[in-house]
Amino acid sequence: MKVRTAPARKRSSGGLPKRGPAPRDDRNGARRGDTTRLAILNAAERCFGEGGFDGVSLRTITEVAGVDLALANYHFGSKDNLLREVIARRARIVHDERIRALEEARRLAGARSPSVEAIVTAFLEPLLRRLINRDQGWQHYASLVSQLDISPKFTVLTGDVLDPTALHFINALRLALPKAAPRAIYWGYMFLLGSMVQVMSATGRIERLSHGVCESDDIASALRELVPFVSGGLRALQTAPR
Amino acid sequence: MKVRTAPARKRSSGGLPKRGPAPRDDRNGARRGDTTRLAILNAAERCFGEGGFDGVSLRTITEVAGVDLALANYHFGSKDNLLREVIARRARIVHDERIRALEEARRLAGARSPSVEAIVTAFLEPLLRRLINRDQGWQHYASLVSQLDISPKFTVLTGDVLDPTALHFINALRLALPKAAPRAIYWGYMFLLGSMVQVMSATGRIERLSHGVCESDDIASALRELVPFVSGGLRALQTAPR
DNA sequence: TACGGATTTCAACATTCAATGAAATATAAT
DNA sequence: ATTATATTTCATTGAATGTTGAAATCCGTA
Repeated sequence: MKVRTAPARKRSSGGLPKRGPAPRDDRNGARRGDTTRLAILNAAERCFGEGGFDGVSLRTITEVAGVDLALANYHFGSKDNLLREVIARRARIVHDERIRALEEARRLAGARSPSVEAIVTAFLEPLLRRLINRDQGWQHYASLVSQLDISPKFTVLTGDVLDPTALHFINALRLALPKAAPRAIYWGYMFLLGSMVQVMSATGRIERLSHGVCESDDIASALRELVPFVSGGLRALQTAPR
Repeated sequence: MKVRTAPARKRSSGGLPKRGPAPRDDRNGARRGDTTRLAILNAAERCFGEGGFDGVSLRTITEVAGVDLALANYHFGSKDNLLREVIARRARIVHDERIRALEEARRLAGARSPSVEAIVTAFLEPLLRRLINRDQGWQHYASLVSQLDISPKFTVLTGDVLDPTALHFINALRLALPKAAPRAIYWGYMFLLGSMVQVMSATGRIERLSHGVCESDDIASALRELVPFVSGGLRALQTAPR
């Protein structure tokens, strides 16, 4: 009589015998539990984005997803891992598209360096375009990433996601701003990140401040201000500090 | 025989009969529980700053403070209220000092408007100066405020704290940048906030990105880049968008 | 149709959580 | 010293947390 408890799942590495779906061999075969997986992923994205990682329980998430509580651990192993997969799903897409946009900007610029505006736009557009289109999944993702980006606890996680992209754009900015010190470029990139995060984490504060002149979810309008702001700010770094 | 359970504490408003220290009538009389209160306040500040509000329990906080668990609720009523008091304690100081710095900038400028740099500096310095001095309490406070600023859950709380200050500086910026549209000013202020938050939430990412060229806790260096960046960005808003 | 693995369900586990009640102690005023 | 109040301690509440067995169900395949 077999024990039947551990279907030989091989987790990411060093796997202790745990349960969970078998590893995915071919990349297009849809499986039975995939709709469940997706439902949990989407619910987690929404809940994490609204309440933060620690502010939301797996019970709430699976309830929103309309599935049994135990399925979260079956499909994702742990709450931490669920967060990782929520992030990874969209981070890949943004990263690829940013790199492609940067290459396209380089192509258009020919032999010279792309303008600061072009570089900044290549960085901002891939994500913000989704928010302009009011894609709810992306909105929750943006809110979540913003929160993780600020929390010291999650530096490792967000670093793995954001840092590879960062280096490409920092190099591009270095070429576009030859007179700026390296230190200035690094901090400038952080400021770019911070300004973007402020746009993405639609907390509704700007409505109160502006008495309705601006709206948190009018990302298109925000982007029209954000690109010149960041570009002008980066250019100012060339001359200002001794 | 009296019941002795409710020492007639009047809570902030509509008070149900709860326990807790009596209201403070005169403003200089130190009381017995004040050292406990302070210990909890400081421990909460540190823990919230490192782990986030939902990521830290009252147990951890009181343990760090070296006091009994029940004292947290005795002195602060609830975890939410503890957070509010942690914020309020330092927020008042920063607000007052920012307003004073702005008035000083106005005085120095005479009849004309202060420069954008002066306004931005008046906003940034009061808080960042404490971080430059490596004041640990302020460091934790800054990290905490940064996280709350991004979380949709805490918009009301951070709004009450930050918005009054904001309006003063938005008005000042409007005068300093007469050609900028109001919409641009409001967004510009948000970008200023975002860039500052990125400096305050020392997640250590910039070390990794720059391979040690920049350091998260070298706030003085960051400030030297931040002021020209934000000022240049704000100025760019005057001309750029149609 | 029967087998076997993948998925789902159900019921718990052991902790941990914020909050409170009531008794004990400390402190100041009388 | 006595009384009243402020503070601290201790024990416990009921609910919520992430995680895990073990059985039940589903479904493609032999």
